[in-house]
Amino acid sequence: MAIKGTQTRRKLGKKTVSELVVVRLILYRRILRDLAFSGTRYVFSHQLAASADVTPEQLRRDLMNVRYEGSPTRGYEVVVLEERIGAFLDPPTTQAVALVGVGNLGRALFAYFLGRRPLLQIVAAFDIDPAKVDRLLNGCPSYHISEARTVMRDKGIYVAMIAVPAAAAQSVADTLVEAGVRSLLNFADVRLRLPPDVYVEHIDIGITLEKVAFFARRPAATKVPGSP
Amino acid sequence: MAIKGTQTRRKLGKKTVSELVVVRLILYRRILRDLAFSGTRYVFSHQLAASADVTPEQLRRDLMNVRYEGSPTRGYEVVVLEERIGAFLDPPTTQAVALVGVGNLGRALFAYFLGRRPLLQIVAAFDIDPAKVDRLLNGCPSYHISEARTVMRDKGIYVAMIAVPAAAAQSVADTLVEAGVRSLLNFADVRLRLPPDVYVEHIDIGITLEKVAFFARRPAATKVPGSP
DNA sequence: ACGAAGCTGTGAAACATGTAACAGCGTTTT
DNA sequence: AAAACGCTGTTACATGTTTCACAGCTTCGT
Ligand SMILES: NC(=O)c1ccc[n+]([C@@H]2O[C@H](COP(=O)([O-])OP(=O)(O)OC[C@H]3O[C@@H](n4cnc5c(N)ncnc54)[C@H](O)[C@@H]3O)[C@@H](O)[C@H]2O)c1
Ligand SMILES: NC(=O)c1ccc[n+]([C@@H]2O[C@H](COP(=O)([O-])OP(=O)(O)OC[C@H]3O[C@@H](n4cnc5c(N)ncnc54)[C@H](O)[C@@H]3O)[C@@H](O)[C@H]2O)c1
Repeated sequence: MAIKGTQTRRKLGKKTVSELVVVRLILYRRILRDLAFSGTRYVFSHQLAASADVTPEQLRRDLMNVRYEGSPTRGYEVVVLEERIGAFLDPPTTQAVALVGVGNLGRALFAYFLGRRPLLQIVAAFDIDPAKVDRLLNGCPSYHISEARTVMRDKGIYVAMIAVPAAAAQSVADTLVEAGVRSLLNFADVRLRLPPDVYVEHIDIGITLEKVAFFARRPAATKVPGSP
Repeated sequence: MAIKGTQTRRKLGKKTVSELVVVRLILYRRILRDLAFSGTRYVFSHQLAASADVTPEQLRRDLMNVRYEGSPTRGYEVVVLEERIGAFLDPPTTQAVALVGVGNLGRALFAYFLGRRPLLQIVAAFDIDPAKVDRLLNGCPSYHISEARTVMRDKGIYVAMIAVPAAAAQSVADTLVEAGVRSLLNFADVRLRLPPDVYVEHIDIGITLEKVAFFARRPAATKVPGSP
């Protein structure tokens, strides 16, 4: 329940699905979208697995969570599988997302999430800086953080991203949770402490870069395939 | 070898360390820095563990990788432990990092990595847009991507971050690897396919937000402590 | 029509990771 | 001075995740 080795699961029907499976399903779906777009009709597990950088066995196992069976001869029908994964992953309706902190990172995130993901839209921004509040950013209204409760309630927002300075992150998170947010994506480099029924994901770019740098100096740590 | 459930390890002396351990050590060190800064001299495993949102057992176990033993009565001496983790994690010398793609995200990353991490510095930026090339960004020179090989060699760069559009990411990655980069942090939403001796970490914000949204709608999936 | 080929789905084994339990040891208490 | 305490390091156990291995289809070639 910490840094995401083993963690939250969500019950679905009878079974329970781990975060890792969810992430991979999301990835598969994205690849399927691209395939569909490029006109591919059928795909085999080993092809899809290669694109996702996963073994075919794992892909097939992950797909067991979805109600769809491929044909041994044709493989999976791209659009059908995509649709099936969607049925598993997608919300019944569009989900509204809030973004808190309209600084360097916040603005980049705005730009990024603009057109895509019709089911997941940033519908409100928050900041504390008077200069950034009560305007329209890419067509999305920005509010002072003190209005969180009202806005969340009015717009039915349960998901938020936090992109404020580390020092402010915990207090912002508390405010958001009080305002009804149930699930958070935090970019500030502090570990948030929140009630256990709130889902929190940390994207800690600083730590990740340190990690990448660390593994850059390894004496070739990857598996060597047997040669005989 | 895939989405980071089970993965790369780095040999160190006799033992081998998993990515998850490395990430947690980095986190512990950051917390120790803050503690040292605030004047704390000693810390117990349960305190440090709480800040890192980890169990004390796990913390102690992680620390087994570092050559330092705490006192049962005082706990760990903050500055010593910090130093010891540093000895484990840090490069012998400052590590140079390149940033490829100076768009919305690239600029935000620049701002973020400016003052911090003296051991890890962005010393070169690359782009393909003539308007963004051959200038100074926050005191850091930017080059056309075609100069990658020369610049990497001259500056001894082995670590790079990729923040270019998805369509360009694979080709940029190939170029970088050819130019000598050994370890990559990729923000574009494509899974890079690279030789196995290159370390690649993906930060896929789109997928992560989808995941967070998914778990926002769970019927309270967290563990319930026994009640009798 | 039959066998070979090549894929899927899945039970069972192997592996990695996290959790619990405990032995040892300074410090404080009585 | 001895016993009790509370914390550390480590070993043993439990859980979660991936890999292996194989049975069952469906087509294709002969
Ligand atoms: N910029 C990056 O690439 C990057 C990378 C990794 C992590 N981060 C983290 O993301 C966070 C934001 O980074 P940034 O570069 O955008 O910083 P920034 O200073 O550019 O922006 C921070 C924004 O948050 C607002 N803010 C401050 N206190 C607030 C509060 N209490 N409530 C609401 N809004 C508040 C500020 O007004 C500002 O607009 C930081 O924690 C940083 O560590 C940023
Ligand atoms: N902006 C975000 O918050 C965000 C979030 C998640 C992921 N991403 C991903 O990060 C990447 C960059 O996002 P962005 O918003 O900064 O995009 P952007 O369009 O603002 O910037 C992309 C930059 O890359 C440069 N570029 C294009 N092709 C190149 C090449 N072959 N070599 C070198 N440079 C090249 C462009 O000139 C531009 O400066 C995208 O893949 C995006 O999906 C961005």
